[in-house]
Amino acid sequence: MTIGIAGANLPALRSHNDAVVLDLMRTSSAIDEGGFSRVEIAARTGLTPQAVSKILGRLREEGVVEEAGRGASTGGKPRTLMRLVRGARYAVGVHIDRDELTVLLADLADPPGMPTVARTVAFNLGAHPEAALARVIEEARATMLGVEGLVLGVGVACPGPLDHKAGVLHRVTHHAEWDGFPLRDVLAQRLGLPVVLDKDTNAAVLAVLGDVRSANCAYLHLGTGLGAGLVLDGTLYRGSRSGAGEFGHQVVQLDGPVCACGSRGCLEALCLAALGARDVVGAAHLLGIGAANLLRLLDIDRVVLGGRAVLAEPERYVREVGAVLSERLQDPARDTVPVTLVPGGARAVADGAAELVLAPATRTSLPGRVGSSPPTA
Amino acid sequence: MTIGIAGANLPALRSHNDAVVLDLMRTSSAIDEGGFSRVEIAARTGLTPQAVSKILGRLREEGVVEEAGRGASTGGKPRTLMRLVRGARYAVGVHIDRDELTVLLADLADPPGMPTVARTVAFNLGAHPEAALARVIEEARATMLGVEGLVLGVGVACPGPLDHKAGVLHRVTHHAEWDGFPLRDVLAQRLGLPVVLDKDTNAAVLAVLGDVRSANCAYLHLGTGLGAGLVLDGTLYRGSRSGAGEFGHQVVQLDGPVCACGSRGCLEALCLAALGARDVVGAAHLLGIGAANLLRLLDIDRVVLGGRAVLAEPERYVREVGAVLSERLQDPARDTVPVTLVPGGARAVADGAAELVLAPATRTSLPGRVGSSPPTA
DNA sequence: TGAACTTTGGCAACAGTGTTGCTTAAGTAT
DNA sequence: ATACTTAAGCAACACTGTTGCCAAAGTTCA
Repeated sequence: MTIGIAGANLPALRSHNDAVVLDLMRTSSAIDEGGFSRVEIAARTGLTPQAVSKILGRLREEGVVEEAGRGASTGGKPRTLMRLVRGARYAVGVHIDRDELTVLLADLADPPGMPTVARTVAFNLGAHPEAALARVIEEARATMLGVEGLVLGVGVACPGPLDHKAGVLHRVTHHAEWDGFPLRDVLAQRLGLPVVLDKDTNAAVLAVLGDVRSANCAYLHLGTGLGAGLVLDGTLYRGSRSGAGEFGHQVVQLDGPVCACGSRGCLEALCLAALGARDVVGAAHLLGIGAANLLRLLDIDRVVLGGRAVLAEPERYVREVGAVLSERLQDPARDTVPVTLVPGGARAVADGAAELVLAPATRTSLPGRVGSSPPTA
Repeated sequence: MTIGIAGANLPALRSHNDAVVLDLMRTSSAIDEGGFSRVEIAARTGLTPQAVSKILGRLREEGVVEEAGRGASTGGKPRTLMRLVRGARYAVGVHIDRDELTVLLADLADPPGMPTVARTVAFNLGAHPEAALARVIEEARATMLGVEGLVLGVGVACPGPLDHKAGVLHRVTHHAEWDGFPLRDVLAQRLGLPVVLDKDTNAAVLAVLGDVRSANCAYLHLGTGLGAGLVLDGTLYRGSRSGAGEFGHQVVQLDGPVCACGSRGCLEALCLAALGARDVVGAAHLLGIGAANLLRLLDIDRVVLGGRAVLAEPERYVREVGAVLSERLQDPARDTVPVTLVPGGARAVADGAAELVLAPATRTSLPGRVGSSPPTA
């Protein structure tokens, strides 16, 4: 049993460095057009050029990277450029929503959130688990058609609450059989692939993170509810019981109306009430106040908005939230925190679901902990 | 320039594993009374027993660990126990407050927060920097007397705001010369030792973390102001500009009184108003509501209270905050979040300041967790 | 009492990592 | 042409944790 911080060995060191190089190539833009040179990779990772050569040699043998011509000379021999091979490795992203199912295939060679074929079909999460499950598996299999052997895993994003570590759903719907349903392991077994399960807001913030690298970033989702996905110190933050991100149930009005959660004056309740009165500006203003609270507490450097309510009138929300933040957080030393829309709109969650698989593979994690592996790997 | 996640090499691997073992021995309690066996360390770190032998051999040569007898047999040869050597390495913890200066010497062999000689003297942070600085140096030198060569570094905790990365103070006091003062580098040069600078609340939460290992922990400080120190995923969270922890300026009453920060109805303003009216229960209740907001957002598993106001009536605060949390966060799946007092009381910040030095030394730092499976088919 | 078993932990050989020193390749500058 | 500069690979290397083996030091049981 490994408790606390784990020791590392040579294979771990190698995987880590491989992942560091892959991550750089996938999420950063190269200086030279068309690819990364060994010299550039070395400078940006702290690895020696020779080490980079060896790592790229390994990755080339695996078919993940390839040569991509030469760069301009900087006074001597021009650099040999390398790039990720398209079609070498994939991940499947699945967004299970209450009334929709979106499935897409993401190429490891593409930067996160790259346009791909995404298929959205009607869906009923309230249905019997077995029927819904069959639907998910059918769509996932169809998406993987022809590249089955190259798929690293399947990322699944659902409305919460759920348990990321155990891969189990909690009260997603009123259907009793869904409560405690081991969705991750069941899917892993039936698909024969590693599966990662997470909340939709967490997936969305990963999609954002791929778009713009930011160490501390919050995704605020205003739809049927109000939730958040948090990236802190460059990593998705889930909290002790996968429960982080309950942004909507912060009290902002001590004597406000009683909320279903038991508190009074929850931000979500006030926001939804404003929306019910078609007061978009009011809702956006409230969202801004909640965002200000969050920024004060966590010193975030980027806020991203999404969710059906936001996407219905995106400019208004961005403007109003930005206004509240710059009014309330004026600090000469502190740059204004940019407020943007979630890239890819409604598809962001499925993009991020694929990132649940790709980001650990190119960043860091423990062997076999990337999700639940199917029996006999 | 190393951007993003850094690559690692063999020396990094070694110091990581050394640190993993030191951290375990310093912060965990051993199964066998009196020390840690190689077998136990191996099991808890994931390292092989032979690797642990080599690591302990290195640490023994450096004089940091020593043999400590044998444990009971578990059916065969009894285990040889090892322990940290007292008096081998130290760190100095400095707590600079507005009217007090506390300095102590922490032994690497002691668990964090262990009673040590701590010296508290009157101090005036509002004075001229040079005079204050001389006072700090004088006290630090006196504390290190006789063990100078064994001190790993000096941790300095101040009231915020400040810049941890740059080691620079910001507006700690009205004295203009303090603003932007490079306290860390000046102290490092004059003392000839590495210096780490951080906010007092951050130091306090480190002291807590040493006492009880908790992955996600919040320290709430109610004194002249209201702030928080956050440990998230086992690491001190500072935010993008060392600004995280502004817990007091969350809006909890949209139409509340205007606060100096520009918002209305800040928790801090309401709390201090309650205290001004000698309404301790009211202040504690408000603190509880703020804590509930924080727990909802971050899914923390431990709340620790401190600060002069809390320490004046500790039981009341613990009881009232605990009551609010269990009332508002009742969730059958979620255990009750324990609310406790900061260990060591007023000395906690100085203890934590020493931890600013010791924790990185024993918890370094292969970037992120290591060992992912690279995308091999 | 003694033989068999179990567990610990060191030694030696090993596999595999990134590093270093040097050589070769392929440009630019003079 | 010639000299210089930069890139990238090869070979030897230093050092990591791993593996196989064995001695030491207990317990268990006939």
